[in-house]
Amino acid sequence: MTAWLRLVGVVELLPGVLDSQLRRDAELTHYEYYVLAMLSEAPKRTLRMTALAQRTNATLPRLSHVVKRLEDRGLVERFPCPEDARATNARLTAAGWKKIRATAPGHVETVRQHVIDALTPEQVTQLAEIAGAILGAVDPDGDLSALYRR
Amino acid sequence: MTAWLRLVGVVELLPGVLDSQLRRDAELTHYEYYVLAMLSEAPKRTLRMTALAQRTNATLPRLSHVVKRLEDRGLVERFPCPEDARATNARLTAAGWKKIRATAPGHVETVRQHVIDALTPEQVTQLAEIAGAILGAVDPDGDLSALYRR
DNA sequence: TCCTTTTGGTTGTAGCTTCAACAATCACGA
DNA sequence: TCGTGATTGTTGAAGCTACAACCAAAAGGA
Repeated sequence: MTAWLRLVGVVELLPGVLDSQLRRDAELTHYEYYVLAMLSEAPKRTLRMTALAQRTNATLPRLSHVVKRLEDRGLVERFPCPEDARATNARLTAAGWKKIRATAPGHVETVRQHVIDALTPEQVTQLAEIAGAILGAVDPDGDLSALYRR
Repeated sequence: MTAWLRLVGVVELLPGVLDSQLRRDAELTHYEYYVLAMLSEAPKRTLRMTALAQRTNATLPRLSHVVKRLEDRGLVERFPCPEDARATNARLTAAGWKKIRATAPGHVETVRQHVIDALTPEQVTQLAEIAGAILGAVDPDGDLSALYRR
């Protein structure tokens, strides 16, 4: 019971803390940051929308709206996938790359401050196991199928 | 890094899972359920808005809107606090009590299924410690002061 | 007493997410 | 070849949250 109530607290509070820092320092929400970060680590800084949605744990409609806004801001660009005419690729622009490079240090520091440094090294290891187990129960196939299983 | 990415995954995915089940079975969001649950455990099933906001890890504007909607649905009622004319009390109605009683078993089952049963007893204990430590770093005074410290 | 600050709460608006509906392409079998 | 169903992605509307502005009452000081 204690564990559950505290986990709920973390789930409610953490997004707000992350969003605040990023909005203040970079005009980004945490999810937008996450999208840019995943793109920046992908080959050619390009990913198909579906793949990007999976890696960011989001639904496709959500991602579609977010990418459109990022595109309007010049941080990302979209173009049709050559192999599959249905698919769309999202690619980080030079401005987007600059943005994530400039933003990452401050964000990492925030995460360290509010999460990692609050835990012992053993607890960090335990957290990885625990969060992994919960993810396995919430999203067994790792493809967000859980979101559509209502 | 692994721990952090997985925690982010949980934070993104868990709310959706909880909301889905509650919306499907009870026409409630998880936060609305939480408000009803906290009231149901309070003396006289009554709490001042500020206290209720703290216990549900929410800002006052958010709570105010939610309580208004719950009041429109007849699950909660508001009345001015006798001791402090500024304050408002929120009280669970009979219908609200019925609602939470009817909804709790299914919700608990969902939580068990997606979280508790996915972990070993030791991990549940570890989770309580870890989540407690993160909460301490995110909201040191336990009064949501962090939310306003931007 | 009077004025200022703090606390408690509400409201309106903007912005993001969810949901349902839709369009287009691909895959597969008759 | 044709049609059916499954993928891929976008869009518009509805709903919830965050933020800022606001009001009223209490607290504290001069």
